[in-house]
Amino acid sequence: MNVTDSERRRNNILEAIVEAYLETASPVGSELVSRKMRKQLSSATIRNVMGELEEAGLVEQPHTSAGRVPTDRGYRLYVDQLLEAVELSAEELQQMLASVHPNELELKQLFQRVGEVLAEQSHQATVILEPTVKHSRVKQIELLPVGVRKLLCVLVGQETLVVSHVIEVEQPISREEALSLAHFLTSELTGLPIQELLTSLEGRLSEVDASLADLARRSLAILQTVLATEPEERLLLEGTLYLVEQPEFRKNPNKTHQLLRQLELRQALMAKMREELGSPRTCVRIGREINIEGLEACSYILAPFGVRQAVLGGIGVLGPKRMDYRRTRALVEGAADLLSDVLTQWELNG
Amino acid sequence: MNVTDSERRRNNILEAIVEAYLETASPVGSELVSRKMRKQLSSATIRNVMGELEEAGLVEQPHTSAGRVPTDRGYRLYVDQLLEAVELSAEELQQMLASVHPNELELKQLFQRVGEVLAEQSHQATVILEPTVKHSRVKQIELLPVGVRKLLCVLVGQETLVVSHVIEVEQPISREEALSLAHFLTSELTGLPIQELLTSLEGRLSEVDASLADLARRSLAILQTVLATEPEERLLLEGTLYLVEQPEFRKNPNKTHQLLRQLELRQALMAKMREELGSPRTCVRIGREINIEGLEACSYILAPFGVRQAVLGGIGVLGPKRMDYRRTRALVEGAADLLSDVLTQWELNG
DNA sequence: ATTAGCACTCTGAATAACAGAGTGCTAACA
DNA sequence: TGTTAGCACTCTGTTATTCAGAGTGCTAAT
Repeated sequence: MNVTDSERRRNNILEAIVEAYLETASPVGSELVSRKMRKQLSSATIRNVMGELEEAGLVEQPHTSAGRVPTDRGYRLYVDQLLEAVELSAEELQQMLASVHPNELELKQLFQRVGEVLAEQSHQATVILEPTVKHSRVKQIELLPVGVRKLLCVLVGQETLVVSHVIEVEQPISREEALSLAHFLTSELTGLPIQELLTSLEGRLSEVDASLADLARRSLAILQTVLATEPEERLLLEGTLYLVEQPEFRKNPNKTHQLLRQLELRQALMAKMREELGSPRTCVRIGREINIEGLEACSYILAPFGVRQAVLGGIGVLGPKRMDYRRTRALVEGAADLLSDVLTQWELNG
Repeated sequence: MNVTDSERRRNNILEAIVEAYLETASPVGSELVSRKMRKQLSSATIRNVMGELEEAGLVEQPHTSAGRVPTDRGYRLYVDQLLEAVELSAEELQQMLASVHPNELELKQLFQRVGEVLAEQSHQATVILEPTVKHSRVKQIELLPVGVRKLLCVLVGQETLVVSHVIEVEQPISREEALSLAHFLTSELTGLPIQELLTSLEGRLSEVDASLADLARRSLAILQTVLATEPEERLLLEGTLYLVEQPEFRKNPNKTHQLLRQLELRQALMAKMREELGSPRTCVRIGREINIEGLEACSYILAPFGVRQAVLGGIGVLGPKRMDYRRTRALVEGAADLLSDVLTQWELNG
């Protein structure tokens, strides 16, 4: 038996172990694997190979004389090398599509609905990294007085993402004044990356006519407030309940609490995921790879969505390490495609 | 010993039982109560009275020969008759105030911050029923094109609550057209209750000049979409984690899941709470009184906030029945007052 | 009316016994 | 040399048993 053959066999057995474990959630023994492989090999042989797998750090035993459980590295190999891509079933696709009524939907509600459906289909938690206007470029800026000293500020990005905030200004401001400030801002800043607006505007302050100096100063103050009000990033979470109900958490309140704490804080998870979106591919992170305390027992699958080349946000599923990677990945990618389509449509209409 | 005396004694003992139970979370025995009352009465006497209390349905035993636990009716009597009002300590008030930076704050963020602080102070979950523009009257309506067929619709209520939504319209619309539609809507509808806008506008359609009929029709369509997009009501939730970590849930995953399910659905809780806000007083609901499956082990304290006479929303704490009602009530009312103040200020500036 | 004393009850923790599942090793086999 | 049957061994999770502790209700004394 040559090297490749023996390697292939090891992989088959690892695959069987992983898949059995995904189903049963309890350590899998040699007998079960043997049956799963239609007795091509006896349980004794399987045991030998399992020893090798353990040696290689791909599986482990919770204790002597228990079955094997895949390690993070085991899952990793399974995902990278043993998992062929599958398409979403027609029915699942249908379900997903049914969740969208694009014409009467606020973008945020769209995300929420798709998130809910994805959570329900996968029976796991959904995370959505919302597109934020801060990663976009200025297309339009509007200012509307909605009270003596209150100003509604609207910032439209190039993908027609819109945010609006009500802020308080020091001086009462008239409709006309507001209009001219907005005009000034729009004409000065169109096309610039929103994250760098403040520095851009400050740079221009010096070049500007003396007659406009006051205008510029006031605009700057307003913009500053708006950008401070708008959060850097937003993470939507749906279906945490599914996650908590998984057997790995049912019995272990401490684990559950740690998990919930992380989900409530969000910060760490958000940063991590934004980072992942740097690459425009679906990514899978398993257990410790996530490198967040409290999520050791979890994996996530995250896919970016956007318009044309630009990645605007990401949608993913957070579940127990013991998740159905094949199906979940298909679901996540389906959802991401759906969102990309809607956003593209949205932009065309904008 | 006359009737009043014996009644007073019973109440004292009930109070001692409740307070001991709040501290220890385990059934309280006669000996402990006797000690709590500085041995004014022996444990044997306490036992007799406890028998009466049980007879009266105010306390119960988890099993023969365990201590007593207050029933819902026991808590109710305790809250209604034995609980004097207390003020917030200076320090707590300070903490609360520190959570607010009113000048640079979006209203929603304000609620969130106050909610977080309240959750942290009380070590329980906070619920906030957000003010919704739907319960207000029209002050101003604005329409701004933010794309060929996209319209930003701004609805300002009398308390200067603002909502804005982006909707898609069938026909491309110019800035001037949008302006005139908005003008038309504002002039027609100012002062009307927003919830009844559609009927009002429909009523007026008939009275309007033929020359304006098209204007009116288009406005109506837009308004319809906006009102459909804006949700009836919103419930903010903070600090569920605190709640889940309480001893009554720690050991009981099923209870925990039921609880989390209710909190995820929100619907039932929201309806119930909106109902409570009919009366402009702080309200306390205990266990079964809430009448929502999954919240039997919880109580909530809810206080309305608003501007002048008008109740705009409510803030409350949801915790285990075994909560410190005295302190929690003070905290909740403190938070509600704080919000009322900020909103009043907000309105004055608007 | 109150209380000391006591027999009784129930829980929760600790311990032991045990079936079940799975392993690693050895020796036989193809 | 790779595979397999067989077996002794190990570890877990469950069930049964015991036992101390806490608390009660009742009775009789104060």
